[in-house]
Amino acid sequence: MMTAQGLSDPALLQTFFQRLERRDELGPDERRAMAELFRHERRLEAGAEIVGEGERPGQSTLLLSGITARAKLMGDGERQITAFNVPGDFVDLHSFLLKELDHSVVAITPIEFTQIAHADLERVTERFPHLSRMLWLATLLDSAINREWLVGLGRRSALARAAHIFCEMGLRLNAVGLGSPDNYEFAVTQTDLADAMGLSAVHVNRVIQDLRARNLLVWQGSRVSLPNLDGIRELAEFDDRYLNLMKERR
Amino acid sequence: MMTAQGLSDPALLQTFFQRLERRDELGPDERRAMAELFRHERRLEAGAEIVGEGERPGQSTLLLSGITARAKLMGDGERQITAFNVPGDFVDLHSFLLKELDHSVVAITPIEFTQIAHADLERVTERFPHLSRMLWLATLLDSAINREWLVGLGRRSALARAAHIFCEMGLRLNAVGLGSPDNYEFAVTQTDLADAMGLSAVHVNRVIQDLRARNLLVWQGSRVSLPNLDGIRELAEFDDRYLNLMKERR
DNA sequence: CGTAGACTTGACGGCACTCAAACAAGGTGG
DNA sequence: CCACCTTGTTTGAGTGCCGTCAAGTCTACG
Repeated sequence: MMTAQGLSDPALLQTFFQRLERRDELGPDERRAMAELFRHERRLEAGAEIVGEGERPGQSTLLLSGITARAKLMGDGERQITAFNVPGDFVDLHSFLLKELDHSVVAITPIEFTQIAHADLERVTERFPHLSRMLWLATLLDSAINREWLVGLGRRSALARAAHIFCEMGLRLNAVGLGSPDNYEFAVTQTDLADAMGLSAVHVNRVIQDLRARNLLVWQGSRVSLPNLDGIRELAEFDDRYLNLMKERR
Repeated sequence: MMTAQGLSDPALLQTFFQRLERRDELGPDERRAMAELFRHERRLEAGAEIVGEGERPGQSTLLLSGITARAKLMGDGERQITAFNVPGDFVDLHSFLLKELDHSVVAITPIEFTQIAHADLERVTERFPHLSRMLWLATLLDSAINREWLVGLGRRSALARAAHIFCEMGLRLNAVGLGSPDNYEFAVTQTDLADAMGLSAVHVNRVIQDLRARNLLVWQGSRVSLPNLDGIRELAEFDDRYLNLMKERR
């Protein structure tokens, strides 16, 4: 009986299952097998490091609430964020097979998370081939986003790049039942955004103001809203197909 | 008996198995199961498109020789290359679970390749959990490289970015038995490189000349050699850990 | 020998950077 | 309850990396 070690409330996994089932149905046995393996939820304040670069975690971390980021540090102290994670995302599922993490994962906001041992994940892959493919899929969804960010960094102007991120986060949060595509919680600082967009904080600030002036963005406190969704998507050349929001047999 | 449909020579899969076994041992049964499923090899000339954006391929393509690239096109015709593939790489293994491709794959040089049906891959994942994890791993290796490119585009100067790519390709080719880290075949044009690095072709040319002037790069015809490997690595802040070249139990 | 594609060079312009300072807001302690 | 500090945002001035445009050169190949 896992009452003491497991999650206090299975409903905490809702975003996780929603993320997967948005792409393909899970069987009740698959859901149960997964749910049993998660440990008790834990919390961390904003700025805390969940896993450090070079570590070899023995478990993977599922984000339950808040926002985290994958970050790499340069020699001169500059930082590049390679991904934002939202609730329902595994922040380091790849460490299950990669073993050593090549980047750190930090809490951008206060977060809640739960973990699952790699040994347990291995057992899942031995017994549940379809569930195993769905976990694989979860990492593939991440890399599709990575590719899109690469395009943004390589070929989009700062303005379009910013617009693109706001479009993306709306859809990703909405896909796990948090907010709507044009209105959502996003408690990151402009400095965090700068590290994600490969820009200076100063320039991000100017770009944000430009988006505001064009009536494409309202962003006060931690609430983002996009008053003209078509407009901002056009500016960003945003095409949501890379997010793979269709249900398919996988 | 698969003689007619299968590969003419199993030795063609050497780079593929070498890529995987560099990271973990495969069993003879796993090797055999995989090898049987590949179709007869085919060729394509430089510039040809292997899979197009938006397609839903029913098979995945394994590169046997040559170089390919994953490319996304922007509205104005600009191109961003998000990855180079070398022999032994699956160029679109992710389409097995993602179903629809969000980018195209093009031959940069003349290539040979072979394919495996998604239905066969699914059977592999049902019967061979460890092999299945190794295929998953193959896609994770790709995304680790993606993350490193993101860092390059976001935070590295054009010079360091170029240096980094030359370091990376040497190690990747060497890892599948082609060339050495400081001397290898790399038949891409400066325009291709520009699309990969998010720069203009003109500026790439200037950066290449800069590397030459510093005695860090010799690149004539299709042969790259790096006369001062330590020097170019230092300039690039190159750390090979992201390539996951260690053998581990996975 | 002519042509196409790749590479190279120069002039000029702009997007985004750095440096520096001011402003806003929330939290803390005296 | 207010002074003070910290963190985040905003603004301005000056700079530089890299882009564009436009030629010109080199090489492979038919």
